[in-house]
Amino acid sequence: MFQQLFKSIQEKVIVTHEEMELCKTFFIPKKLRKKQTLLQEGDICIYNAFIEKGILRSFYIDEKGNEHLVQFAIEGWWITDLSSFLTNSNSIYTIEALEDSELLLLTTAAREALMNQIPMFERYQRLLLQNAYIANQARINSALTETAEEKYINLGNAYPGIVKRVPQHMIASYLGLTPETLSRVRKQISNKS
Amino acid sequence: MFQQLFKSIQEKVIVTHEEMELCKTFFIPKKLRKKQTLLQEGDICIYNAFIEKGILRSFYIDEKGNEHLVQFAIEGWWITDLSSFLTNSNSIYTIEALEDSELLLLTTAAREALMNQIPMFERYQRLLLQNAYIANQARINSALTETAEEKYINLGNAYPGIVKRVPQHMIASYLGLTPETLSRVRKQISNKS
DNA sequence: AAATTCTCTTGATTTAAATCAATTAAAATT
DNA sequence: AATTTTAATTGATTTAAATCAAGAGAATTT
Repeated sequence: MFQQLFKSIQEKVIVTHEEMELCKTFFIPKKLRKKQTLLQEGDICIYNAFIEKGILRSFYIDEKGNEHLVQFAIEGWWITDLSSFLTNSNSIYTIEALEDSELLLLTTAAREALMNQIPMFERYQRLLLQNAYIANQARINSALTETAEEKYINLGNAYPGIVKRVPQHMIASYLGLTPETLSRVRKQISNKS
Repeated sequence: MFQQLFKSIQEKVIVTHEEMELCKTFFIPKKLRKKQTLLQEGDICIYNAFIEKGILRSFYIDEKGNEHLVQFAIEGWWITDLSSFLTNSNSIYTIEALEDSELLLLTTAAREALMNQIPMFERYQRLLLQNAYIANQARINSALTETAEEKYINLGNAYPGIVKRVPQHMIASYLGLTPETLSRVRKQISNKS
């Protein structure tokens, strides 16, 4: 159950065997079936979720009723609504499993306690955030400057696993494109080669 | 010289007077005149800069020669190329002062040492990153889903200080718009009221 | 103060992507 | 297996923003 999490931690910081065992006690294992949700829009996000197995997405519905895909997350990644989680505010996002998934959940309190008891866990969290920050910066640049075709090709290169695993209209939504546009972009690409 | 920095730290974590004094010794004060750069594209970003006074921007030039504004930063904010800073890679960004500015610089080594000697500084850094992550998430949503007019109005509401202080074509670049489009958007808004 | 450079505005035209609409294809449910 | 639902494709049309082009207004520099 904890393989992916331990791997993720050990890639970033050095922790003792005892710390790892202690660490386990803070997490709540949880299985989600496809289409089940971890967080409903309007609720307060009380969990930081690590994905041992499966794939999830977070999304929101705007005033006009359009759905916007905010994040995908697969094995070895974390997912939450950080804003809601940290400030106890009502989330505008829904977090949903796209396949049957196995999660390890960390409540706000458990996360705080873990960071206080194992300083290396705070470092681990900071390093994760640094990487997420860099990835988001790249996504901003992509969203502001690239054409539809460039966005799709670059996403495929950066995260081939996700593009293959997820319905096409969700990829379109993640890139800020309509499903029709993405369909045409894909056709154009395949005609070129 | 350290007023803004101390204010920023004390807003986020609790530190002793001694820790604050120790903290000072890790920073290198630096003044930049308008148009001078802290980082040149192609160089390795060796500083994490805190802004005591002034305003800076980071930007890059794409293959087609177009300039893209990545970030603004004013008093009380940090600026760096995190990717270059953390991985010692060559930066694609240039960081430049838009007004005469006063900075406090932290090298990679000084930052590591500071985090090891004052654990609350690591927490401070993590909290900064959390906020930056949330802000970037909002910027992604804006870039992917909002019209030019919405982008401009929302930026003005979120950061009135920046919109007033900076040339209009830089705001346009930050929002991923051409200067012509922003000019027309502003005209439309003023015609409405 | 004059000259130069930089910044913003306005108009005409083009273009990439969205929208609207219909059909086919695939997946899920009964 | 048949039916229903969901997803993807294709075509016609519209639209928001980009591009091209020129001129006006500010701000720096000499």
